[in-house]
Amino acid sequence: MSRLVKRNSPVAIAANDEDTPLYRRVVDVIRGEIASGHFKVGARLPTEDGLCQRFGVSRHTVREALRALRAEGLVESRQGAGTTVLRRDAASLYTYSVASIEELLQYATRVRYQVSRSGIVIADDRMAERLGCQKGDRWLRVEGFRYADGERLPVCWTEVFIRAEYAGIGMMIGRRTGTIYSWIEEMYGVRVETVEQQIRCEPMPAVAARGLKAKPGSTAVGMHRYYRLGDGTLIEVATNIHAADRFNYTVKLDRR
Amino acid sequence: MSRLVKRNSPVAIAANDEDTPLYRRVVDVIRGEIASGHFKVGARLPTEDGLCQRFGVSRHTVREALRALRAEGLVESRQGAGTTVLRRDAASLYTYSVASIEELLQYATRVRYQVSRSGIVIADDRMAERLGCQKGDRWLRVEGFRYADGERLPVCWTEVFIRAEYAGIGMMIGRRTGTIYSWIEEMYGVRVETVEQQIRCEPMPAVAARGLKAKPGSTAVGMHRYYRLGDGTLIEVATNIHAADRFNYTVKLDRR
DNA sequence: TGATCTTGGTTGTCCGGACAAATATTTGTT
DNA sequence: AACAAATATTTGTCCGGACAACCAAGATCA
Repeated sequence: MSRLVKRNSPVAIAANDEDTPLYRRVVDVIRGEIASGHFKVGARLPTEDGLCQRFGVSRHTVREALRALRAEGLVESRQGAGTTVLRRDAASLYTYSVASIEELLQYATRVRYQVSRSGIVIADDRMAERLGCQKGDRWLRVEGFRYADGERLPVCWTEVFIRAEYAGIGMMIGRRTGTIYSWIEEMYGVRVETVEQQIRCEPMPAVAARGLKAKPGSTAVGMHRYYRLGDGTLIEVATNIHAADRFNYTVKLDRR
Repeated sequence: MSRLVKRNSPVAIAANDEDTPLYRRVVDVIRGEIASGHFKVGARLPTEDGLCQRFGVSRHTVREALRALRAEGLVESRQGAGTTVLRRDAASLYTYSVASIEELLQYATRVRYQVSRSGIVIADDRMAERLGCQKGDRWLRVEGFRYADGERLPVCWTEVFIRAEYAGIGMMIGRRTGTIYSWIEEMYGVRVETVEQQIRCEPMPAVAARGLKAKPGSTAVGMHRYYRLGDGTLIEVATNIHAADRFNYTVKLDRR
């Protein structure tokens, strides 16, 4: 039996035991076949039982593999109906995805913030206008790049302003994963009530251009977020500048 | 034996069979105990074996529950070392919500759609790949520009594909206000279950460039939306191309 | 004391099986 | 041909067991 199974498999699983777990290898094979077009977008994957026979593994292993593929947003399973291919390529780490909690968490945990400069600044006219604050207000300014796990190029250049009252979280940046505003909430016992997010195109700033390997002044994508407390006071403003060719923002909406 | 187990459990699992799966109920109990401070942040959760005995379930069920808690970012497991509590509640991380789909997808109510071309097309290879459908499937394709109220320049160039079964709404486009997907829902009695939206940069297509007063091939912003029914079938794909210098996407998130 | 080794405990991987729940398909009926 | 019922298919849940990989802490040795 096992002989037949091996023979039928279009792509046999690497028998030479690497250290990678079985289900991982199954993931890699299926992912490759989706990418190559062997399993087309919209088409149905073989059933779990079919995959078991093909790879000669237990159903648990196949399900573990499918779970991983689902978490990547590549496929979707529905009880009774099977598993269908959603995308051809996994969203790379350059994509900012809100498609699912898992993907969002993946982004939040696998992206690191590397600070290149930080310090207290005092708002001048231009900045007061931009942040909607009084001239003379003091803010902690943190500048740096965000790096995805294995990637060579940074995901984006980042400039964050944090109202000086909450500057105590400054030392956490770059050392912990997670979001800045949640640290502020934790440390100071406040609650961010609204977040406003803007996405628009703007010229690539010189400071960002070097690291992002982009031409200064070329069109870049800016993502701006404004964090406010319940009384409307702005406590954090974050600006992310992305290289235009590596920007991808995905939102998936489930109506229920 | 089972009697002892039940007795030892600080919070017994609801025996009155709800429809919720076992592992879900385990998740709810543990999440509640983390939130209440019974398991403090930084402390170690009981071992999987311990949880098995306490809840009287198999290790598989416990692991499924822990996996869910990990996905929520509440706990973290390390092989050989156990599971520790990371946060007191995940609420602070991800529970921001948009007011409505309309806002998230930025449907402006006062925007006029001026159709410049429309007709049934048959999917070739490239299109089947893009829409994730069978080669030969028939779609209604509508192309045109969107104009804001009094503005001279169009907001964006738009290309919409609608599965031919629902092409009956074709004549409404440009004549009525509202959204295409809601017309389909109304007219055919179906329900759009998921909407996926992608924003990325791409070269300005020649057809769009003229009307948008932009250079062909210059970087433009593409907004792609995929509308799916509950069973996963794609029924509408909309592409909006914006001139980079006039694009602005704003979302306001409120905490519930 | 300090470093290495051993040992026990804990999570990760993998197998087998069984039934439930949801969906798809076929069959039967009108 | 159209609708309803029965059947088959497929994923979800849950159980049992076994071993591997990893970690922490105690034991041993220099």
